[in-house]
Amino acid sequence: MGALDAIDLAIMRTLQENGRISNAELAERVGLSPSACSRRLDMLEKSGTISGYHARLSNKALEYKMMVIVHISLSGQFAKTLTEFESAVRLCPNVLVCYLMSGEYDYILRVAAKDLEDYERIHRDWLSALPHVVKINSSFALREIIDRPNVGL
Amino acid sequence: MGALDAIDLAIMRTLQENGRISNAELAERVGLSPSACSRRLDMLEKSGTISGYHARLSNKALEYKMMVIVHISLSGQFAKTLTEFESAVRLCPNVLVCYLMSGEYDYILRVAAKDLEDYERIHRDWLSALPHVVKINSSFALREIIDRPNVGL
DNA sequence: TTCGTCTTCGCAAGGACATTCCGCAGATTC
DNA sequence: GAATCTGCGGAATGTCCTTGCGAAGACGAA
Repeated sequence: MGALDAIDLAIMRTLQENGRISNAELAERVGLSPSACSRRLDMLEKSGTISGYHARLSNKALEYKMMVIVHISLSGQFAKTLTEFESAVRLCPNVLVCYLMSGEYDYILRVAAKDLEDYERIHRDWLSALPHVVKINSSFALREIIDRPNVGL
Repeated sequence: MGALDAIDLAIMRTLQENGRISNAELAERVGLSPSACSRRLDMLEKSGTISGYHARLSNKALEYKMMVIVHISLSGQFAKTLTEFESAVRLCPNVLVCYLMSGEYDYILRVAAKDLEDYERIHRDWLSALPHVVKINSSFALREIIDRPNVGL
């Protein structure tokens, strides 16, 4: 797989910002003919450098107005404990992000809820039911300052 | 703005998974003629229900392998203090997410870095330079379990 | 019921677009 | 210098997107 040159990066940057423009417009923006642009895009997709395209839905429109950051501690760091916890957390549709962390807590989660009542349900039915959990700490987001899908190139 | 019916949700779900399929294929998947589908999609975009489309770039290809969760405390919660901090943090391209939080810390950030050296640079040049900060706590993600853009519909 | 209105559908047309083939030009190798 | 390789632009063809138009169903008022 060849290295990415400046035009490849321009294509990636453009599609990261506006993932549904036509190939013709993309070609014009990066200074290439449509045919050449189409070939490069095809290469970027097939090589996995661009792994997909996703519509960003307004959480407001979906009525997910509440974002909760959840810190979780487990009863141990054994491989089996971690695996069982991770398999369970993957099933909860409201968990947008989950990372195994260094530091005070074992996992950090980002959970979307419609309102406080909805979060109470998620906490009761999903989070409390996760295996090996010994401590759950929920912090509520008061305001969103930034929410980017990728690093600004 | 009218309510979203089942077909609107199907359009949103489909484009969330595959944001660059043609309108013709989208129409077929949701069981509509291309023209009707195009009109509905236009409405969803103009109303802000679909707020954009983004290519998902392989972090491996971009070499952003490190994800850091940063907790930040400010010297006060005055409106001016918050505004100045937020204006500054918006300028840092490595900050993917920033929320004003309830609880122990004032802000929580998700920062992408290429490696530890890169994070050291970000910490020195950006995070430490943010105004009114009195405490920065960095936690490193050891492994990504979940990273969804939206709630699973 | 019957009429008018509103919404949203499908169909058709023409203009734009995506993709593929082909030839060319510059770089690299032998 | 010839062969090879790579990546470009132009042309062609089949497909797609968009807009205008008429029709069908839902709904309320006379």
